Amino acid sequence: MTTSDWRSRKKAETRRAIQEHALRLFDEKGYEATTVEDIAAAAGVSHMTFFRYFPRKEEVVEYDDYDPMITEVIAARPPEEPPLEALHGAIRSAIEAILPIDGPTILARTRLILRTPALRNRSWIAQQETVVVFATALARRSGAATPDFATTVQASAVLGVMNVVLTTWAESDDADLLGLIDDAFAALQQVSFTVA
Amino acid sequence: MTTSDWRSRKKAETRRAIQEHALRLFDEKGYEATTVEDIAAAAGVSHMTFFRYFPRKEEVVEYDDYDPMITEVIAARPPEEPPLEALHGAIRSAIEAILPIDGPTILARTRLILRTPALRNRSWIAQQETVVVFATALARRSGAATPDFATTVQASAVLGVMNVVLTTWAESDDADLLGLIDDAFAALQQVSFTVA
Amino acid sequence: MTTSDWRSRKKAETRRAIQEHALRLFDEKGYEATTVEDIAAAAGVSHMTFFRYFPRKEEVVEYDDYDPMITEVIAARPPEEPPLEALHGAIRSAIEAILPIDGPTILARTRLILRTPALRNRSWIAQQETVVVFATALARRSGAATPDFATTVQASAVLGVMNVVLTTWAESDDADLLGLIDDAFAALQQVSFTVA
Amino acid sequence: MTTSDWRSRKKAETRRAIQEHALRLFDEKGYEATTVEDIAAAAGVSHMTFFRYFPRKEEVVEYDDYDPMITEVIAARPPEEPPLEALHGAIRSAIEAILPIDGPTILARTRLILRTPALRNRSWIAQQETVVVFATALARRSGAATPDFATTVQASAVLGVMNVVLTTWAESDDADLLGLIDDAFAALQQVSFTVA
DNA sequence: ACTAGCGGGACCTCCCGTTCAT
DNA sequence: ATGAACGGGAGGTCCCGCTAGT
Repeated sequence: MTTSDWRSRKKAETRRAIQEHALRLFDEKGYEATTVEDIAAAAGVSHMTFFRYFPRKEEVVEYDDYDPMITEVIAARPPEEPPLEALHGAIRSAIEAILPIDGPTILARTRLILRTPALRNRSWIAQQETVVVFATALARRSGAATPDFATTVQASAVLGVMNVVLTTWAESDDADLLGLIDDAFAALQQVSFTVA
Repeated sequence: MTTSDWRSRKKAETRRAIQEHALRLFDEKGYEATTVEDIAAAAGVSHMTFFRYFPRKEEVVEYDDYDPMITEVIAARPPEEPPLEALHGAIRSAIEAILPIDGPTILARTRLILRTPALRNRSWIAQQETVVVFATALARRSGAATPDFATTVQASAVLGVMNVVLTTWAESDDADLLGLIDDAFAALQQVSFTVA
Repeated sequence: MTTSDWRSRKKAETRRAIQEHALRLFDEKGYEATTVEDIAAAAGVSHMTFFRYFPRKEEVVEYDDYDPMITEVIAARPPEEPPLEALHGAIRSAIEAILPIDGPTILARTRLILRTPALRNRSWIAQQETVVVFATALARRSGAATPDFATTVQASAVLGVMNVVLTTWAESDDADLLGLIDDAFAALQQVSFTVA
Repeated sequence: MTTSDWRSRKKAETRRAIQEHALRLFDEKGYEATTVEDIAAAAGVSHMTFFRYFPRKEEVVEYDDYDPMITEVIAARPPEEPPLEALHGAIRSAIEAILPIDGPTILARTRLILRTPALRNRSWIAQQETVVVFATALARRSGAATPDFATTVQASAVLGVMNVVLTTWAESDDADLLGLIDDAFAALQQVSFTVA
């Protein structure tokens, strides 16, 4: 039991160390100019260990472990809430919880992704995976095991919204992320009514 | 002048030949498994020539530029329509116009892109560009020169929706694209109200 | 003693489990595409344990040792038979005895070996060893303790013949192995006379 | 025309240089202990060039270009000769022609292969290819386009014989290769008659 | 303008061994 | 005795650019 704990803590630390050094180096020298060997050396491990944790170089940027949390938070929303409100609320609480700790990291990462063509690829994939996560969580809330077309459409729309939110946030110097989220969801709500 | 003509015709042909062989090979063996050398050999040129026409391997997969057309169609929607309806209508008409001619090509290409990680990169870029196009068109409709945050959010949400539509269409065997579009926009409209 | 028994039974089981999973995976994905890690995982052990049982990856593919039996059968042939006839008869009886029981296994394994470059290595070694076995048996039949050059040449030629026989058999769908053997030995006999 | 000549001569030289350095290094430090990088450096090329010429490290040992020659020599044998005699004569002339020039290289190579497990693998493959070459040449001699079962059997038997010849030659200090060939073919001829 | 050949340098994988903990 | 994590180090492949020839 303690073994497990100890081991997984150690692993999480190694993973984190690699990721941190990677992001720092990417920031300093650029993504393409930073080799896996550089990162491994900086993190004090071998390239083998790097690839054990991140099978492809790009994954070191993309990786986070927010999915289970967000799933939980969405599932916890009252079932009578309409999907938009549920997702809004869930994203809001999740970000609120994450921001104080991981805020700078996320900001740096978002900027890096926006700056680096090779990473936007994976970003898209990650986004598609998040669509599934969101849609599944929504489906669960209403008792279904797997998401249907409508649910997936809604989840994808919200991800589209969040895209703009994060991009805007990353490109500005001191925007208020929570405020942007609220504004964005308001804009989405208005899409069927007022003339933009 | 005639020389010039002859030259540029020759060039266009080479370009086309390379591109055709490339797409065929991507389709047969997958994008990553197809080397630049393979393509060049198939097209009967050296890899150098390949690079002359397409500076990077990814660029051989081109994305048809329907943007100007879409812009026009969006701008042509009656100004009192809410944005969602305008985009829905515009996309609908555009697709209706394109489908009979380019349908199979688009289907094939969409499938290839979905299957091929490396291509989704550019797809993402294209998508971000399309967000700007949509947002700008929406802004114009209401007299603004450049899109604001809310407009961009809405455009991005709609692109998210279209993502799901195209994916579903490409993955199914004989789905009705226009029907999917209508369903998807209906689902988006419902996002603020009903429980999924 | 009982402890010892239990231990060795356990060990034999582990060994068997590793070997079975290895062969299954080789068959499914090919030898090179199957990593030691894959096999170990499938057998529910670590790769360390794998290496404890099979010091090198190749050794997991074992070649059943029919050698003593063949030796006996060759020795049992009447001494006045010329070598070719003796080997033919011996191989024939041996195969006849083995086929009903091990036939499918041998067929599967032969196909695997033919399909799998890395395995042909050991196949070759086995073959060289079999040459020695054949040659020694032939030598014994004529009273010599060790084979001479001529005997070795003859044994090797016969093995070359058997190579083609097994290959042809493994590549066909329902060839008659005994018939192929007879045909092959007939062809060898004709080599000095008729024009192919 | 001269271009072609010049280029292919250059290529042949590079290939030869790589192969020579490889064999020398293998001899000095052993096959496994010699890296591709070592060889490339010794030959004054990059590892890329090495792999362009020899897709796998092992192939640098195996490669020779005797096949076309041997094909020709076999085809040139009088058609009324029985296959064994034809192959015997052809191999004899071929070796006679090659020996004074490439003798030491072949000897070194054969010894290396016998000494090095990883190489015996490829050797088997090469042998199977040579079987096809021999069989095809035999078939041509009698007017057939592709070899049949009997022809293949005969070719494979002869290769089995040559195996023993080369092994014996390589393991002895000063054996007479041509004499061994004659003895071996005599032994093969006797296989159906006398008691070994 | 086009080609053949070659190289730099990175990515990623694998084998097999080691170390430390159980 | 067994397992998890890690590393050394090589193999093999690719992209893309450069040079020298035609």
